[in-house]
Amino acid sequence: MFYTIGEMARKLNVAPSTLRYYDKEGLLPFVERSSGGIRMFKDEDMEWLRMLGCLKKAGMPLKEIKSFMDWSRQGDATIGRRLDLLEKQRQSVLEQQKQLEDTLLMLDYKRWYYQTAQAAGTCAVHDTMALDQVPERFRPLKEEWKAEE
Amino acid sequence: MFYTIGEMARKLNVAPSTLRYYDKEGLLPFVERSSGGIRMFKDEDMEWLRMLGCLKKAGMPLKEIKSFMDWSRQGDATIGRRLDLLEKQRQSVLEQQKQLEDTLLMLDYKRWYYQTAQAAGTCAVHDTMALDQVPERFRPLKEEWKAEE
DNA sequence: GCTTGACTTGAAGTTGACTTCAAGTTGTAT
DNA sequence: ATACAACTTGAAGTCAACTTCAAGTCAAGC
Repeated sequence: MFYTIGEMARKLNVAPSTLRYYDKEGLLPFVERSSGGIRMFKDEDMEWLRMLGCLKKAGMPLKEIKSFMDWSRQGDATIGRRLDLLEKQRQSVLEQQKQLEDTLLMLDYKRWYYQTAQAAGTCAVHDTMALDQVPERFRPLKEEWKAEE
Repeated sequence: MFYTIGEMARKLNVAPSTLRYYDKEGLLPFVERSSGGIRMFKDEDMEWLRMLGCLKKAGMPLKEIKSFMDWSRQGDATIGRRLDLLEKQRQSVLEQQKQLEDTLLMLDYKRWYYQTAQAAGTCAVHDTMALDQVPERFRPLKEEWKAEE
Protein backbone atom coordinates (compact mmCIF):
# COMPACT_ATOMS: atom_id res chain seq x y z
CA MET A 1 0.00 0.00 0.00
CA PHE A 2 1.44 3.36 -1.08
CA TYR A 3 0.57 6.94 -0.18
CA THR A 4 1.29 10.22 -1.91
CA ILE A 5 2.88 13.04 -0.01
CA GLY A 6 -0.52 14.69 0.43
CA GLU A 7 -2.07 11.56 1.92
CA MET A 8 0.88 11.05 4.25
CA ALA A 9 0.82 14.68 5.32
CA ARG A 10 -2.88 14.35 6.20
CA LYS A 11 -2.16 11.22 8.24
CA LEU A 12 0.59 13.00 10.16
CA ASN A 13 -1.21 16.32 10.45
CA VAL A 14 1.55 18.33 8.82
CA ALA A 15 1.76 20.36 5.61
CA PRO A 16 3.03 18.57 2.48
CA SER A 17 5.64 21.32 2.16
CA THR A 18 7.01 20.27 5.53
CA LEU A 19 7.57 16.71 4.33
CA ARG A 20 9.23 18.03 1.15
CA TYR A 21 11.47 20.20 3.30
CA TYR A 22 12.42 17.23 5.47
CA ASP A 23 13.15 15.20 2.37
CA LYS A 24 15.34 17.95 0.91
CA GLU A 25 17.25 18.10 4.19
CA GLY A 26 17.92 14.38 3.99
CA LEU A 27 15.63 13.35 6.84
CA LEU A 28 13.59 10.95 4.72
CA PRO A 29 16.16 8.76 2.95
CA PHE A 30 13.69 5.90 2.96
CA VAL A 31 10.99 7.34 0.65
CA GLU A 32 10.82 5.72 -2.75
CA ARG A 33 9.76 7.37 -5.99
CA SER A 34 7.45 6.36 -8.83
CA SER A 35 8.91 6.17 -12.35
CA GLY A 36 7.55 9.69 -12.81
CA GLY A 37 9.40 11.01 -9.77
CA ILE A 38 6.47 11.14 -7.35
CA ARG A 39 7.19 10.23 -3.73
CA MET A 40 5.57 6.96 -2.64
CA PHE A 41 5.33 6.53 1.13
CA LYS A 42 4.93 3.02 2.51
CA ASP A 43 3.24 1.89 5.71
CA GLU A 44 6.58 1.03 7.26
CA ASP A 45 7.78 4.59 6.66
CA MET A 46 5.32 5.62 9.34
CA GLU A 47 7.60 4.32 12.06
CA TRP A 48 10.43 6.57 10.92
CA LEU A 49 8.11 9.54 10.62
CA ARG A 50 6.64 8.82 14.03
CA MET A 51 10.09 8.74 15.55
CA LEU A 52 11.00 11.92 13.73
CA GLY A 53 7.91 13.64 15.14
CA CYS A 54 8.70 12.40 18.62
CA LEU A 55 12.30 13.60 18.54
CA LYS A 56 11.22 16.92 17.11
CA LYS A 57 8.62 17.46 19.82
CA ALA A 58 11.33 16.63 22.33
CA GLY A 59 13.30 19.55 20.94
CA MET A 60 15.90 17.71 18.89
CA PRO A 61 17.17 19.87 16.01
CA LEU A 62 16.63 18.51 12.50
CA LYS A 63 20.40 18.30 11.97
CA GLU A 64 20.74 15.72 14.73
CA ILE A 65 17.77 13.78 13.48
CA LYS A 66 19.51 13.73 10.11
CA SER A 67 22.64 12.30 11.73
CA PHE A 68 20.52 9.51 13.13
CA MET A 69 19.01 8.82 9.72
CA ASP A 70 22.43 8.86 8.08
CA TRP A 71 23.81 6.43 10.64
CA SER A 72 20.82 4.15 10.21
CA ARG A 73 21.57 3.86 6.51
CA GLN A 74 25.22 3.11 7.21
CA GLY A 75 24.36 -0.15 8.96
CA ASP A 76 25.32 -1.99 12.11
CA ALA A 77 28.69 -0.26 12.57
CA THR A 78 26.91 2.88 13.78
CA ILE A 79 24.70 1.27 16.43
CA GLY A 80 26.88 2.69 19.21
CA ARG A 81 26.59 6.25 17.93
CA ARG A 82 22.84 5.90 17.58
CA LEU A 83 22.62 4.67 21.17
CA ASP A 84 24.68 7.64 22.36
CA LEU A 85 22.34 10.06 20.63
CA LEU A 86 19.27 8.37 22.11
CA GLU A 87 20.86 8.47 25.56
CA LYS A 88 21.65 12.14 25.21
CA GLN A 89 18.13 12.88 24.11
CA ARG A 90 16.71 10.86 26.99
CA GLN A 91 18.70 13.05 29.36
CA SER A 92 17.37 16.14 27.66
CA VAL A 93 13.80 14.87 28.02
CA LEU A 94 14.31 14.27 31.75
CA GLU A 95 15.58 17.82 32.14
CA GLN A 96 12.66 19.21 30.21
CA GLN A 97 10.28 17.28 32.44
CA LYS A 98 11.87 18.84 35.49
CA GLN A 99 11.58 22.25 33.86
CA LEU A 100 7.89 21.74 33.11
CA GLU A 101 7.31 20.69 36.74
CA ASP A 102 8.82 23.99 37.88
CA THR A 103 6.78 25.94 35.38
CA LEU A 104 3.59 24.20 36.44
CA LEU A 105 4.18 25.09 40.08
CA MET A 106 4.85 28.69 39.10
CA LEU A 107 1.71 28.81 36.98
CA ASP A 108 -0.36 27.34 39.81
CA TYR A 109 1.05 29.91 42.19
CA LYS A 110 0.26 32.74 39.82
CA ARG A 111 -3.20 31.36 39.20
CA TRP A 112 -3.80 31.26 42.94
CA TYR A 113 -2.43 34.80 43.16
CA TYR A 114 -4.83 36.14 40.57
CA GLN A 115 -7.78 34.07 41.75
CA THR A 116 -7.54 35.58 45.22
CA ALA A 117 -6.92 38.98 43.66
CA GLN A 118 -10.02 38.54 41.53
CA ALA A 119 -12.06 37.55 44.57
CA ALA A 120 -10.83 40.64 46.40
CA GLY A 121 -11.24 42.85 43.34
CA THR A 122 -7.63 44.02 43.45
CA CYS A 123 -4.06 42.72 43.41
CA ALA A 124 -3.42 44.86 46.47
CA VAL A 125 -4.65 42.07 48.79
CA HIS A 126 -1.27 40.45 48.39
CA ASP A 127 0.59 43.45 49.80
CA THR A 128 -0.95 42.89 53.20
CA MET A 129 -0.99 39.10 53.15
CA ALA A 130 1.10 37.20 55.69
CA LEU A 131 3.16 34.22 54.57
CA ASP A 132 0.94 31.78 56.45
CA GLN A 133 -1.99 32.79 54.25
CA VAL A 134 -0.14 31.51 51.22
CA PRO A 135 -0.96 27.84 50.50
CA GLU A 136 1.81 25.57 51.72
CA ARG A 137 2.79 24.21 48.35
CA PHE A 138 3.71 27.68 47.13
CA ARG A 139 5.84 28.69 50.09
CA PRO A 140 9.05 26.91 48.99
CA LEU A 141 8.69 28.84 45.75
CA LYS A 142 8.72 32.20 47.47
CA GLU A 143 11.62 31.17 49.70
CA GLU A 144 13.61 30.09 46.69
CA TRP A 145 13.03 33.43 45.04
CA LYS A 146 14.25 35.33 48.06
CA ALA A 147 17.44 33.27 48.14
CA GLU A 148 18.31 34.20 44.57
CA GLU A 149 17.85 37.94 45.00
CA MET B 1 20.06 47.68 45.51
CA PHE B 2 20.44 48.22 41.76
CA TYR B 3 22.06 46.15 39.03
CA THR B 4 23.27 47.04 35.57
CA ILE B 5 22.13 45.04 32.59
CA GLY B 6 25.40 43.10 32.61
CA GLU B 7 25.06 42.13 36.26
CA MET B 8 21.45 41.09 35.77
CA ALA B 9 22.31 39.10 32.69
CA ARG B 10 24.98 37.21 34.63
CA LYS B 11 22.48 36.45 37.39
CA LEU B 12 19.99 35.09 34.90
CA ASN B 13 22.55 33.33 32.73
CA VAL B 14 21.54 35.15 29.54
CA ALA B 15 23.34 37.59 27.24
CA PRO B 16 22.90 41.31 27.91
CA SER B 17 21.75 41.68 24.31
CA THR B 18 18.88 39.34 25.10
CA LEU B 19 17.65 41.58 27.89
CA ARG B 20 17.96 44.62 25.61
CA TYR B 21 15.97 42.78 22.99
CA TYR B 22 13.26 41.92 25.52
CA ASP B 23 13.18 45.52 26.65
CA LYS B 24 12.83 46.77 23.07
CA GLU B 25 9.95 44.35 22.57
CA GLY B 26 8.18 45.80 25.59
CA LEU B 27 8.65 42.77 27.83
CA LEU B 28 10.40 44.69 30.58
CA PRO B 29 8.19 47.73 31.23
CA PHE B 30 9.32 47.70 34.85
CA VAL B 31 13.02 48.55 34.39
CA GLU B 32 13.98 52.04 35.50
CA ARG B 33 16.73 54.19 34.04
CA SER B 34 19.47 56.33 35.57
CA SER B 35 19.55 60.03 34.67
CA GLY B 36 22.10 59.08 32.00
CA GLY B 37 19.78 56.49 30.44
CA ILE B 38 21.35 53.36 31.87
CA ARG B 39 18.99 50.55 32.84
CA MET B 40 18.82 49.94 36.58
CA PHE B 41 17.37 46.56 37.55
CA LYS B 42 15.94 46.14 41.03
CA ASP B 43 15.72 43.01 43.16
CA GLU B 44 11.97 42.90 42.74
CA ASP B 45 12.40 42.84 38.94
CA MET B 46 13.78 39.33 39.41
CA GLU B 47 10.29 37.94 39.96
CA TRP B 48 9.11 39.26 36.60
CA LEU B 49 12.23 37.98 34.89
CA ARG B 50 11.87 34.63 36.56
CA MET B 51 8.28 34.36 35.38
CA LEU B 52 9.34 35.42 31.91
CA GLY B 53 11.97 32.69 31.85
CA CYS B 54 9.48 30.12 33.07
CA LEU B 55 6.86 31.00 30.49
CA LYS B 56 9.47 31.04 27.76
CA LYS B 57 10.77 27.61 28.71
CA ALA B 58 7.18 26.43 28.64
CA GLY B 59 7.05 27.51 25.02
CA MET B 60 5.04 30.71 25.33
CA PRO B 61 5.86 33.11 22.49
CA LEU B 62 7.26 36.50 23.49
CA LYS B 63 4.18 38.24 22.06
CA GLU B 64 1.92 36.56 24.58
CA ILE B 65 4.30 37.29 27.41
CA LYS B 66 4.16 40.90 26.29
CA SER B 67 0.36 40.82 26.49
CA PHE B 68 0.66 39.66 30.05
CA MET B 69 3.10 42.47 30.86
CA ASP B 70 0.82 45.04 29.19
CA TRP B 71 -2.19 43.82 31.13
CA SER B 72 -0.23 43.88 34.36
CA ARG B 73 0.52 47.57 33.84
CA GLN B 74 -3.12 48.31 33.11
CA GLY B 75 -4.17 47.33 36.61
CA ASP B 76 -6.87 45.30 38.28
CA ALA B 77 -9.34 45.49 35.39
CA THR B 78 -7.27 42.95 33.45
CA ILE B 79 -6.99 40.29 36.16
CA GLY B 80 -9.49 38.08 34.32
CA ARG B 81 -7.54 38.16 31.09
CA ARG B 82 -4.31 37.37 32.90
CA LEU B 83 -5.98 34.39 34.56
CA ASP B 84 -7.23 33.15 31.19
CA LEU B 85 -3.72 33.30 29.76
CA LEU B 86 -2.27 31.45 32.75
CA GLU B 87 -4.99 28.81 32.46
CA LYS B 88 -4.29 28.36 28.77
CA GLN B 89 -0.58 28.03 29.44
CA ARG B 90 -1.24 25.52 32.20
CA GLN B 91 -3.16 23.41 29.72
CA SER B 92 -0.30 23.68 27.27
CA VAL B 93 2.18 22.54 29.93
CA LEU B 94 0.02 19.50 30.74
CA GLU B 95 -0.06 18.57 27.06
CA GLN B 96 3.69 18.98 26.77
CA GLN B 97 4.15 16.73 29.78
CA LYS B 98 2.05 14.06 28.12
CA GLN B 99 4.08 14.50 24.95
CA LEU B 100 7.37 14.10 26.83
CA GLU B 101 6.02 10.93 28.47
CA ASP B 102 5.32 9.49 25.03
CA THR B 103 8.72 10.52 23.77
CA LEU B 104 10.44 8.99 26.78
CA LEU B 105 8.70 5.66 26.20
CA MET B 106 9.69 5.78 22.54
CA LEU B 107 13.30 6.60 23.44
CA ASP B 108 13.40 3.76 25.95
CA TYR B 109 12.03 1.37 23.38
CA LYS B 110 14.60 2.47 20.80
CA ARG B 111 17.36 2.23 23.38
CA TRP B 112 16.30 -1.30 24.18
CA TYR B 113 16.15 -2.01 20.45
CA TYR B 114 19.71 -0.85 19.88
CA GLN B 115 21.05 -2.34 23.08
CA THR B 116 19.89 -5.79 22.06
CA ALA B 117 21.10 -5.10 18.52
CA GLN B 118 24.49 -4.11 19.91
CA ALA B 119 24.65 -7.26 22.01
CA ALA B 120 23.83 -9.35 18.95
CA GLY B 121 26.15 -7.34 16.74
CA THR B 122 23.42 -6.55 14.22
CA CYS B 123 19.97 -4.96 13.95
CA ALA B 124 18.82 -8.08 12.15
CA VAL B 125 18.03 -9.82 15.46
CA HIS B 126 14.78 -7.87 15.51
CA ASP B 127 13.57 -9.34 12.23
CA THR B 128 13.31 -12.78 13.79
CA MET B 129 12.15 -11.71 17.23
CA ALA B 130 8.71 -12.79 18.44
CA LEU B 131 6.46 -10.26 20.15
CA ASP B 132 6.81 -12.01 23.51
CA GLN B 133 10.54 -11.32 23.49
CA VAL B 134 9.80 -7.59 23.52
CA PRO B 135 9.64 -6.23 27.09
CA GLU B 136 6.04 -5.77 28.19
CA ARG B 137 6.17 -2.03 28.61
CA PHE B 138 7.00 -1.57 24.94
CA ARG B 139 4.28 -3.80 23.53
CA PRO B 140 1.44 -1.26 23.71
CA LEU B 141 3.69 1.03 21.71
CA LYS B 142 4.05 -1.44 18.86
CA GLU B 143 0.33 -2.19 18.90
CA GLU B 144 -0.49 1.51 18.71
CA TRP B 145 1.76 1.89 15.69
CA LYS B 146 0.06 -0.94 13.88
CA ALA B 147 -3.34 0.65 14.48
CA GLU B 148 -2.28 3.89 12.84
CA GLU B 149 -0.92 2.34 9.70
C1' DG C 1 -6.81 13.23 -26.06
C1' DC C 2 -7.85 16.57 -22.68
C1' DT C 3 -8.84 18.48 -18.37
C1' DT C 4 -7.87 18.87 -13.67
C1' DG C 5 -5.96 18.32 -9.28
C1' DA C 6 -1.96 16.83 -7.08
C1' DC C 7 2.50 16.29 -7.69
C1' DT C 8 7.69 18.06 -8.93
C1' DT C 9 11.71 21.52 -8.36
C1' DG C 10 14.55 25.61 -7.10
C1' DA C 11 14.42 29.97 -5.34
C1' DA C 12 12.80 33.35 -2.58
C1' DG C 13 10.12 34.93 1.43
C1' DT C 14 8.59 34.61 6.42
C1' DT C 15 8.76 34.24 11.45
C1' DG C 16 10.68 34.18 15.97
C1' DA C 17 14.32 34.95 18.73
C1' DC C 18 18.26 36.56 19.06
C1' DT C 19 23.29 38.44 17.95
C1' DT C 20 26.48 41.55 15.96
C1' DC C 21 28.05 45.91 14.55
C1' DA C 22 29.14 50.82 14.50
C1' DA C 23 29.08 54.98 16.54
C1' DG C 24 28.49 57.29 20.43
C1' DT C 25 27.68 58.07 25.90
C1' DT C 26 28.14 57.10 30.93
C1' DG C 27 30.34 56.53 35.07
C1' DT C 28 34.17 54.92 37.97
C1' DA C 29 39.03 54.73 39.12
C1' DT C 30 43.30 56.88 39.07
C1' DA D 1 41.22 65.38 33.50
C1' DT D 2 41.59 61.31 31.34
C1' DA D 3 41.32 56.63 30.39
C1' DC D 4 38.61 52.70 30.01
C1' DA D 5 35.14 49.27 30.65
C1' DA D 6 30.42 48.92 30.30
C1' DC D 7 26.64 51.07 28.89
C1' DT D 8 23.37 53.27 24.95
C1' DT D 9 20.89 53.05 20.18
C1' DG D 10 19.32 51.66 15.47
C1' DA D 11 20.23 48.84 11.85
C1' DA D 12 21.65 44.88 9.90
C1' DG D 13 22.85 39.98 10.15
C1' DT D 14 21.97 35.06 11.53
C1' DC D 15 19.70 30.73 12.27
C1' DA D 16 16.17 27.16 12.27
C1' DA D 17 12.22 25.66 10.43
C1' DC D 18 9.12 26.30 7.49
C1' DT D 19 5.97 28.46 3.67
C1' DT D 20 5.07 30.46 -0.70
C1' DC D 21 5.74 31.08 -5.45
C1' DA D 22 6.46 30.11 -10.35
C1' DA D 23 6.90 27.09 -13.83
C1' DG D 24 6.44 22.85 -15.11
C1' DT D 25 5.10 17.38 -14.87
C1' DC D 26 2.23 13.35 -13.64
C1' DA D 27 -1.81 10.48 -13.55
C1' DA D 28 -6.84 9.48 -13.08
C1' DG D 29 -11.46 10.30 -14.98
C1' DC D 30 -14.26 11.49 -18.82
